Amino acid sequence: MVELVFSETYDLAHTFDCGQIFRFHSSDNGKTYYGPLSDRIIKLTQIDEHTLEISSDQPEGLMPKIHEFLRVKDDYLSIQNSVKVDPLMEKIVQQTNGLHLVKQDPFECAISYLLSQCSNIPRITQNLSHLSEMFGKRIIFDKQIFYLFPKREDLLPLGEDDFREMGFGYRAKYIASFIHDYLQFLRKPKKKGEEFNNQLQQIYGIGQKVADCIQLFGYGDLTLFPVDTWIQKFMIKYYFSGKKTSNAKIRSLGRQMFGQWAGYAQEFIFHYARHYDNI
DNA sequence: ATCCAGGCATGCA
DNA sequence: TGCATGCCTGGA
Repeated sequence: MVELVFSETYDLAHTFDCGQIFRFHSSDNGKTYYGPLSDRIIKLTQIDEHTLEISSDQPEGLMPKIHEFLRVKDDYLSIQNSVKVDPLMEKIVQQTNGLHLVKQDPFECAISYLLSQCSNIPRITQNLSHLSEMFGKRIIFDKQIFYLFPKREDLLPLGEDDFREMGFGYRAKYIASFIHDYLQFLRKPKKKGEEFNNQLQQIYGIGQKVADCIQLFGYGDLTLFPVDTWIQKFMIKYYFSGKKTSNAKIRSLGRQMFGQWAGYAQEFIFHYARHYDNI
């Protein structure tokens, strides 16, 4: 059991219910969250505005993983200040205060966002839980049953038909292909920036939006500004005078407006647009 | 009963 | 470069 104290506000519920990550759940209305972190289950409890209590079924070597996962080294207060580029963004930063990004596992993140297209959060969560329950390692923690996310090797024998039976729909072919090609993808020299983004988009089923999400949430490139329908509606309403605009132009403006912290800005806006703005 | 989701691939101008 | 269409499936 360890306490982690932040100088800024850390809001567990905002962070884990904002839709960036799908397999963390609260059983007590947002005070405590359980979920998988690579090889273990972690429990996060909100003690006060600045403090989390953290435990795990496997406490050895936990804190370095937690620091990376919760992005503790990000200077949250200056990020907030930096994305307050106008009165609207000031309001949004205030409304979403305490919402942090997390650094996800790339493999799980890629599968999550491949599944996300033309779907919704409950269904994506259901698909991922189903996959984990069938092929992930089972862990008992706090007298509850949890499942880690399956490793690539565990999923390798499966084909498109298996994933269709799990309810993945037309995304089944993307998942099957991704799992099969994953090693080859990783073997390529790791690139950065737009080059890496283009490399992600070479993968069957990954276009601009999903590539941006994987690069942002799975690889921690905070300069990305993924444009989904919520961001699209918001940006057109407030920054393009209501005029129909291509996602490429919206993405480009978002990255220009928010620079190295565009990923944070995107998540603040996404949360605000879904919960507070009538668009 | 249609209709459409937190897109993508494909085909076409 | 931009636009149209089909894709699985479950919930409104």
